[in-house]
Amino acid sequence: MSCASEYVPYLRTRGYRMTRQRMAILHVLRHAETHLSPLEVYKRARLEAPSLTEPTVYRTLDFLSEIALVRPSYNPNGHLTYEIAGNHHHHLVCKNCGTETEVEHSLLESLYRLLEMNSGYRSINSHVTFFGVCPKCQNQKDQ
Amino acid sequence: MSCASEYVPYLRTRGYRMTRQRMAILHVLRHAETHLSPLEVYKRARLEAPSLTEPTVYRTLDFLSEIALVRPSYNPNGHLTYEIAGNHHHHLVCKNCGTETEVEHSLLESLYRLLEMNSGYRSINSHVTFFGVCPKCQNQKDQ
DNA sequence: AACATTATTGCAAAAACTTACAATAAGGTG
DNA sequence: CACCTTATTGTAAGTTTTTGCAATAATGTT
Repeated sequence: MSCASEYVPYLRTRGYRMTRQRMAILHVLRHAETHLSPLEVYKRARLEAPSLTEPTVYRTLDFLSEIALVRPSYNPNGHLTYEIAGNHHHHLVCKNCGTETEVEHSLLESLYRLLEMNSGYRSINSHVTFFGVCPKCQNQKDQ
Repeated sequence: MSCASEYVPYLRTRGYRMTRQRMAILHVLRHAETHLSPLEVYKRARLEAPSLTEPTVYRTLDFLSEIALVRPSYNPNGHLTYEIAGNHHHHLVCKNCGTETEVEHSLLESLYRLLEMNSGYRSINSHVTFFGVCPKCQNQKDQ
Protein backbone atom coordinates (compact mmCIF):
# COMPACT_ATOMS: atom_id res chain seq x y z
CA MET A 1 0.00 0.00 0.00
CA SER A 2 1.68 3.11 -1.29
CA CYS A 3 1.97 6.35 0.64
CA ALA A 4 0.02 7.91 -2.21
CA SER A 5 -3.22 6.26 -1.13
CA GLU A 6 -3.83 9.15 1.20
CA TYR A 7 -4.78 11.14 -1.88
CA VAL A 8 -7.68 8.83 -2.67
CA PRO A 9 -10.39 10.77 -0.80
CA TYR A 10 -9.14 14.03 -2.31
CA LEU A 11 -9.70 12.60 -5.77
CA ARG A 12 -12.89 10.75 -4.88
CA THR A 13 -14.71 13.76 -3.50
CA ARG A 14 -13.94 15.60 -6.73
CA GLY A 15 -15.30 12.83 -8.90
CA TYR A 16 -11.94 11.48 -10.02
CA ARG A 17 -10.48 7.99 -9.64
CA MET A 18 -7.28 6.68 -8.17
CA THR A 19 -5.39 4.44 -10.53
CA ARG A 20 -2.19 2.45 -10.38
CA GLN A 21 -0.63 5.01 -12.72
CA ARG A 22 -1.58 8.05 -10.66
CA MET A 23 -0.48 6.25 -7.54
CA ALA A 24 2.94 5.60 -9.04
CA ILE A 25 3.38 9.15 -10.27
CA LEU A 26 2.34 10.70 -6.97
CA HIS A 27 4.64 8.31 -5.16
CA VAL A 28 7.58 9.30 -7.32
CA LEU A 29 6.95 13.00 -6.83
CA ARG A 30 6.57 12.64 -3.08
CA HIS A 31 9.93 10.98 -2.81
CA ALA A 32 11.75 13.23 -5.25
CA GLU A 33 14.04 15.70 -3.58
CA THR A 34 13.59 18.16 -6.42
CA HIS A 35 11.63 19.07 -9.56
CA LEU A 36 11.32 16.35 -12.14
CA SER A 37 10.83 16.52 -15.88
CA PRO A 38 8.05 14.44 -17.42
CA LEU A 39 10.67 12.04 -18.75
CA GLU A 40 12.20 11.60 -15.29
CA VAL A 41 8.78 10.96 -13.82
CA TYR A 42 8.11 8.43 -16.53
CA LYS A 43 11.34 6.54 -15.96
CA ARG A 44 10.81 6.28 -12.25
CA ALA A 45 7.08 5.65 -12.14
CA ARG A 46 7.32 2.95 -14.77
CA LEU A 47 9.09 0.77 -12.24
CA GLU A 48 5.97 0.81 -10.10
CA ALA A 49 3.43 0.74 -12.90
CA PRO A 50 4.96 -1.13 -15.83
CA SER A 51 2.12 -0.49 -18.25
CA LEU A 52 2.62 3.27 -17.85
CA THR A 53 3.14 5.23 -21.05
CA GLU A 54 4.49 8.67 -21.76
CA PRO A 55 1.23 10.26 -22.89
CA THR A 56 -0.29 9.18 -19.60
CA VAL A 57 2.54 10.84 -17.71
CA TYR A 58 2.01 14.11 -19.52
CA ARG A 59 -1.74 13.97 -19.04
CA THR A 60 -1.46 12.99 -15.41
CA LEU A 61 1.03 15.71 -14.53
CA ASP A 62 -1.23 18.20 -16.19
CA PHE A 63 -4.24 16.80 -14.35
CA LEU A 64 -2.52 16.79 -10.99
CA SER A 65 -1.46 20.38 -11.52
CA GLU A 66 -5.01 21.28 -12.35
CA ILE A 67 -6.29 19.90 -9.05
CA ALA A 68 -3.31 21.37 -7.20
CA LEU A 69 -1.70 18.15 -6.01
CA VAL A 70 1.48 18.97 -7.84
CA ARG A 71 3.07 22.26 -8.68
CA PRO A 72 4.46 22.94 -12.15
CA SER A 73 7.29 25.32 -12.81
CA TYR A 74 9.67 26.21 -15.58
CA ASN A 75 13.32 25.26 -15.58
CA PRO A 76 15.97 27.57 -17.07
CA ASN A 77 15.45 26.03 -20.51
CA GLY A 78 11.81 26.94 -20.40
CA HIS A 79 10.61 23.41 -19.91
CA LEU A 80 8.00 22.34 -17.40
CA THR A 81 9.04 20.40 -14.35
CA TYR A 82 6.92 19.20 -11.49
CA GLU A 83 7.11 18.75 -7.75
CA ILE A 84 4.63 17.60 -5.17
CA ALA A 85 2.49 20.41 -3.76
CA GLY A 86 3.19 21.21 -0.17
CA ASN A 87 4.87 24.18 1.35
CA HIS A 88 3.94 27.08 -0.85
CA HIS A 89 7.02 28.62 -2.32
CA HIS A 90 8.44 29.97 -5.54
CA HIS A 91 11.83 29.57 -7.14
CA LEU A 92 14.74 31.80 -7.92
CA VAL A 93 17.11 30.18 -10.38
CA CYS A 94 20.60 31.28 -11.35
CA LYS A 95 20.77 32.09 -15.08
CA ASN A 96 24.36 31.06 -15.11
CA CYS A 97 24.75 27.84 -13.13
CA GLY A 98 21.16 26.83 -12.55
CA THR A 99 21.38 26.82 -8.75
CA GLU A 100 17.94 27.03 -7.17
CA THR A 101 16.72 28.98 -4.18
CA GLU A 102 13.25 28.89 -2.68
CA VAL A 103 11.31 32.12 -2.32
CA GLU A 104 8.72 32.25 0.45
CA HIS A 105 5.26 32.82 -0.88
CA SER A 106 4.66 35.46 1.75
CA LEU A 107 7.01 37.76 -0.16
CA LEU A 108 4.60 37.68 -3.10
CA GLU A 109 1.35 37.72 -1.20
CA SER A 110 0.95 41.48 -1.15
CA LEU A 111 1.95 41.78 -4.79
CA TYR A 112 -0.84 39.35 -5.70
CA ARG A 113 -3.38 41.38 -3.75
CA LEU A 114 -2.10 44.52 -5.47
CA LEU A 115 -2.42 42.91 -8.89
CA GLU A 116 -5.95 41.83 -8.07
CA MET A 117 -6.91 45.34 -7.06
CA ASN A 118 -5.33 46.96 -10.12
CA SER A 119 -6.58 44.48 -12.68
CA GLY A 120 -9.87 43.23 -11.33
CA TYR A 121 -8.58 39.68 -11.66
CA ARG A 122 -9.13 37.17 -8.85
CA SER A 123 -7.51 33.97 -7.59
CA ILE A 124 -4.06 34.88 -8.75
CA ASN A 125 -2.06 32.05 -7.34
CA SER A 126 0.46 31.08 -9.94
CA HIS A 127 3.78 29.55 -9.07
CA VAL A 128 6.48 31.83 -10.40
CA THR A 129 10.08 31.19 -11.27
CA PHE A 130 12.47 34.13 -11.19
CA PHE A 131 15.87 34.18 -12.82
CA GLY A 132 18.92 36.08 -11.61
CA VAL A 133 22.61 35.67 -11.00
CA CYS A 134 23.56 33.89 -7.79
CA PRO A 135 26.26 35.16 -5.40
CA LYS A 136 28.78 32.53 -6.49
CA CYS A 137 28.51 33.42 -10.16
CA GLN A 138 28.68 37.12 -9.34
CA ASN A 139 32.06 36.58 -7.73
CA GLN A 140 33.40 34.63 -10.68
CA LYS A 141 32.67 37.57 -12.93
CA ASP A 142 34.45 39.97 -10.60
CA GLN A 143 37.73 38.16 -11.08
CA MET B 1 15.44 48.61 -46.38
CA SER B 2 13.60 47.08 -43.50
CA CYS B 3 12.84 48.88 -40.28
CA ALA B 4 14.83 46.15 -38.57
CA SER B 5 18.12 47.52 -39.86
CA GLU B 6 18.25 49.83 -36.91
CA TYR B 7 19.25 46.80 -34.86
CA VAL B 8 22.43 46.30 -36.87
CA PRO B 9 24.74 48.33 -34.63
CA TYR B 10 23.31 46.65 -31.53
CA LEU B 11 24.29 43.27 -32.93
CA ARG B 12 27.57 44.47 -34.43
CA THR B 13 28.96 45.92 -31.24
CA ARG B 14 28.27 42.61 -29.53
CA GLY B 15 30.07 40.60 -32.17
CA TYR B 16 26.97 39.25 -33.88
CA ARG B 17 25.84 39.58 -37.46
CA MET B 18 22.68 40.82 -39.08
CA THR B 19 21.23 38.36 -41.55
CA ARG B 20 18.27 38.30 -43.84
CA GLN B 21 16.64 35.79 -41.50
CA ARG B 22 17.10 37.86 -38.37
CA MET B 23 15.95 40.92 -40.24
CA ALA B 24 12.75 39.14 -41.27
CA ILE B 25 12.05 37.82 -37.78
CA LEU B 26 12.65 41.16 -36.11
CA HIS B 27 10.49 42.83 -38.71
CA VAL B 28 7.63 40.41 -38.07
CA LEU B 29 7.84 40.88 -34.33
CA ARG B 30 7.94 44.64 -34.59
CA HIS B 31 4.77 44.70 -36.60
CA ALA B 32 2.93 42.08 -34.59
CA GLU B 33 0.30 43.52 -32.34
CA THR B 34 0.67 40.67 -29.88
CA HIS B 35 2.78 37.67 -28.85
CA LEU B 36 3.59 35.19 -31.55
CA SER B 37 4.36 31.50 -31.37
CA PRO B 38 7.45 30.23 -33.18
CA LEU B 39 5.21 28.75 -35.84
CA GLU B 40 3.46 32.07 -36.40
CA VAL B 41 6.80 33.83 -36.65
CA TYR B 42 7.95 31.21 -39.13
CA LYS B 43 4.89 31.55 -41.34
CA ARG B 44 5.14 35.33 -41.50
CA ALA B 45 8.89 35.71 -41.72
CA ARG B 46 9.16 33.14 -44.46
CA LEU B 47 7.44 35.57 -46.78
CA GLU B 48 10.35 37.95 -46.38
CA ALA B 49 13.10 35.35 -46.19
CA PRO B 50 12.02 32.36 -48.27
CA SER B 51 14.94 30.15 -47.33
CA LEU B 52 14.04 30.44 -43.65
CA THR B 53 13.58 27.16 -41.79
CA GLU B 54 11.94 26.28 -38.50
CA PRO B 55 15.09 25.38 -36.61
CA THR B 56 16.44 28.81 -37.49
CA VAL B 57 13.32 30.44 -36.13
CA TYR B 58 13.65 28.62 -32.83
CA ARG B 59 17.34 29.39 -32.58
CA THR B 60 16.87 33.00 -33.53
CA LEU B 61 14.05 33.64 -31.09
CA ASP B 62 16.17 32.10 -28.37
CA PHE B 63 19.14 34.19 -29.43
CA LEU B 64 17.17 37.42 -29.58
CA SER B 65 15.78 36.73 -26.12
CA GLU B 66 19.28 36.17 -24.87
CA ILE B 67 20.42 39.58 -26.06
CA ALA B 68 17.17 41.16 -24.89
CA LEU B 69 15.81 42.29 -28.25
CA VAL B 70 12.71 40.19 -27.81
CA ARG B 71 10.85 39.15 -24.72
CA PRO B 72 9.68 35.57 -24.25
CA SER B 73 6.67 34.61 -22.20
CA TYR B 74 4.42 31.66 -21.64
CA ASN B 75 0.92 31.40 -22.99
CA PRO B 76 -1.85 29.68 -21.01
CA ASN B 77 -0.89 26.32 -22.54
CA GLY B 78 2.62 26.68 -21.24
CA HIS B 79 4.13 27.33 -24.64
CA LEU B 80 6.64 30.04 -25.33
CA THR B 81 5.58 33.06 -27.30
CA TYR B 82 7.58 36.13 -28.24
CA GLU B 83 7.16 39.84 -28.64
CA ILE B 84 9.52 42.63 -29.47
CA ALA B 85 11.21 44.14 -26.45
CA GLY B 86 10.13 47.65 -25.70
CA ASN B 87 8.01 48.92 -22.92
CA HIS B 88 8.84 46.77 -19.96
CA HIS B 89 5.78 44.96 -18.73
CA HIS B 90 4.55 41.60 -17.54
CA HIS B 91 1.38 39.71 -18.27
CA LEU B 92 -1.65 38.61 -16.33
CA VAL B 93 -3.60 35.96 -18.18
CA CYS B 94 -7.07 34.64 -17.43
CA LYS B 95 -6.95 30.92 -16.65
CA ASN B 96 -10.40 30.54 -18.04
CA CYS B 97 -10.68 32.51 -21.27
CA GLY B 98 -7.07 33.46 -21.92
CA THR B 99 -7.65 37.22 -21.96
CA GLU B 100 -4.44 39.13 -21.41
CA THR B 101 -3.69 42.19 -19.35
CA GLU B 102 -0.41 44.01 -19.08
CA VAL B 103 1.18 44.52 -15.69
CA GLU B 104 3.44 47.54 -15.30
CA HIS B 105 6.96 46.56 -14.39
CA SER B 106 7.02 49.22 -11.69
CA LEU B 107 4.67 47.06 -9.65
CA LEU B 108 7.34 44.37 -9.50
CA GLU B 109 10.36 46.58 -9.13
CA SER B 110 10.35 46.66 -5.34
CA LEU B 111 9.72 42.93 -5.13
CA TYR B 112 12.79 42.33 -7.28
CA ARG B 113 14.92 44.50 -5.01
CA LEU B 114 13.52 42.63 -2.01
CA LEU B 115 14.34 39.28 -3.57
CA GLU B 116 17.85 40.45 -4.30
CA MET B 117 18.36 41.52 -0.72
CA ASN B 118 16.95 38.31 0.74
CA SER B 119 18.69 35.90 -1.60
CA GLY B 120 21.96 37.59 -2.51
CA TYR B 121 21.03 37.14 -6.19
CA ARG B 122 21.54 40.02 -8.63
CA SER B 123 20.14 41.12 -11.96
CA ILE B 124 16.73 39.63 -11.39
CA ASN B 125 14.89 40.87 -14.43
CA SER B 126 12.75 38.01 -15.64
CA HIS B 127 9.54 38.57 -17.48
CA VAL B 128 6.77 36.97 -15.48
CA THR B 129 3.35 35.75 -16.48
CA PHE B 130 0.68 35.56 -13.81
CA PHE B 131 -2.53 33.60 -14.10
CA GLY B 132 -5.83 34.48 -12.50
CA VAL B 133 -9.52 34.75 -13.28
CA CYS B 134 -10.60 37.87 -15.15
CA PRO B 135 -13.63 39.98 -14.17
CA LYS B 136 -15.78 38.69 -17.01
CA CYS B 137 -15.22 35.04 -16.09
CA GLN B 138 -15.84 35.83 -12.43
CA ASN B 139 -19.30 37.11 -13.31
CA GLN B 140 -20.15 34.07 -15.37
CA LYS B 141 -19.48 31.86 -12.36
CA ASP B 142 -21.71 34.01 -10.15
CA GLN B 143 -24.75 33.22 -12.25
C1' DA C 1 37.70 43.40 -55.02
C1' DA C 2 39.50 38.95 -53.45
C1' DC C 3 40.49 36.39 -49.24
C1' DA C 4 40.08 34.61 -44.54
C1' DT C 5 37.59 33.91 -40.45
C1' DT C 6 33.86 32.25 -38.14
C1' DA C 7 28.91 33.31 -37.00
C1' DT C 8 24.87 31.58 -38.87
C1' DT C 9 22.02 28.72 -41.60
C1' DG C 10 19.79 24.53 -43.80
C1' DC C 11 19.30 19.79 -43.70
C1' DA C 12 18.21 15.53 -41.70
C1' DA C 13 17.16 13.16 -37.89
C1' DA C 14 16.03 12.76 -33.11
C1' DA C 15 13.60 13.96 -29.03
C1' DA C 16 9.75 15.98 -26.65
C1' DC C 17 5.03 16.69 -26.40
C1' DT C 18 0.01 16.34 -27.97
C1' DT C 19 -4.24 14.36 -29.89
C1' DA C 20 -8.03 11.15 -31.34
C1' DC C 21 -10.17 7.26 -30.41
C1' DA C 22 -11.08 2.57 -29.10
C1' DA C 23 -10.16 -0.52 -25.11
C1' DT C 24 -9.85 -0.87 -20.17
C1' DA C 25 -10.93 -0.68 -15.47
C1' DA C 26 -12.51 2.15 -11.19
C1' DG C 27 -16.09 2.52 -8.37
C1' DG C 28 -21.22 3.10 -7.79
C1' DT C 29 -25.71 0.35 -7.80
C1' DG C 30 -28.90 -3.50 -7.56
C1' DC D 1 -21.01 -10.49 -6.72
C1' DA D 2 -22.50 -9.19 -11.48
C1' DC D 3 -23.55 -5.18 -14.07
C1' DC D 4 -23.33 -0.32 -15.64
C1' DT D 5 -21.43 4.06 -16.31
C1' DT D 6 -17.84 6.75 -17.60
C1' DA D 7 -13.11 8.32 -16.12
C1' DT D 8 -8.78 6.88 -17.53
C1' DT D 9 -5.46 4.49 -20.20
C1' DG D 10 -2.75 2.60 -24.30
C1' DT D 11 -1.98 2.80 -29.08
C1' DA D 12 -0.70 4.99 -33.09
C1' DA D 13 0.06 8.91 -35.37
C1' DG D 14 0.67 13.78 -35.52
C1' DT D 15 2.91 18.17 -34.23
C1' DT D 16 6.38 20.87 -32.02
C1' DT D 17 11.01 21.65 -30.54
C1' DT D 18 15.95 20.42 -30.38
C1' DT D 19 20.52 18.82 -32.04
C1' DG D 20 24.80 17.73 -34.91
C1' DC D 21 27.17 18.84 -38.64
C1' DA D 22 28.43 20.34 -43.15
C1' DA D 23 27.45 24.29 -46.23
C1' DT D 24 26.77 29.20 -46.51
C1' DA D 25 27.40 33.98 -46.09
C1' DA D 26 28.49 38.30 -43.13
C1' DT D 27 32.15 41.11 -41.90
C1' DG D 28 37.11 42.50 -41.21
C1' DT D 29 41.60 42.66 -43.65
C1' DT D 30 44.68 43.04 -47.38
